[in-house]
Amino acid sequence: MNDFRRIGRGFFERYTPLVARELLGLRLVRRVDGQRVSGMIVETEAYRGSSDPASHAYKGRTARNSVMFGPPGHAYVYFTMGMHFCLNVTTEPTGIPAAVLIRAIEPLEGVDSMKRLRGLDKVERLASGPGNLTRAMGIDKSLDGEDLVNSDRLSVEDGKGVGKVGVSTRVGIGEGQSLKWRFFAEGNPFVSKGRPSKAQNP
DNA sequence: TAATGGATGTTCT
DNA sequence: GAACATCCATTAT
Repeated sequence: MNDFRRIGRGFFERYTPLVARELLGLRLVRRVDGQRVSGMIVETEAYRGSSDPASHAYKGRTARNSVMFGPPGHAYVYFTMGMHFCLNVTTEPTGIPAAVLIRAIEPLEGVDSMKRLRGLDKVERLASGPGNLTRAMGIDKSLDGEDLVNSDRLSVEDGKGVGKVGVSTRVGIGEGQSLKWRFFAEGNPFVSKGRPSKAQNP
C-alpha cells in the first residue's frame, strides 16, 4: 500500500513551537478523487493564542478561530487577503488555542496535479508559501476542522526528515516579531523566500 | 535582480 | 468600515 506511518494525536498535543519544528521532514498528504498528492513539509510557523499577539486567537474565541480551541491534530483553514487560504494544524490539549501554519512543502506525489492547479511548471514554486500550498493541494474551507488523525482527505505521515533546521522570526505579521517561531529546512530550495525587506543577518 | 503596489473577500469592531 | 499570518506582475536600475 501507499502507507507511510500516519502521525497520531499525541504528536500534536504538545508545546506548539516544538510541534512546528518536528513537523519539518514529515509528509503532508492530500487525497483527491482517490489520488495522492503529497509533499514534505519544509517550512512552518507556530501560533499560540494565549500569549502571542500575532495569533488569530489572541483576542479570544470567534466563529472563525474556534477550531484552534478544539482538540489537537485538526486542520484550521482560513481565508485571507481576499484570495488565499492558509492551512494550519491545531496543537496542544483541548482548550488551549494554538496551531502550526504550514508555509511550504517539497512536492513528492501528484506533482502533475499540482502543476495543473497552479498553472505553473516550476516545481520549486508550486507550494512555497501558504497561499500557494493550499492552491496546489486543492485545500479550501471545506477542510476546515478536518481531523488529520482520521481523515481520508488530509493527513500527516512519517517522512524522511530534513537536515539542518533554521529558525527565524515569522513572516508577514505585525506584532509578535520578537518570537522566533518560524522553522524551515535550511538550504532547501522549496522553502518560501519570505519577504526579505532589508538585510539578512550579518 | 530588487523593490513596489494592486487585486481580492472574509471577519470582526 | 478597517484590517488582514499573501501573491505576482510590473517597474526601475
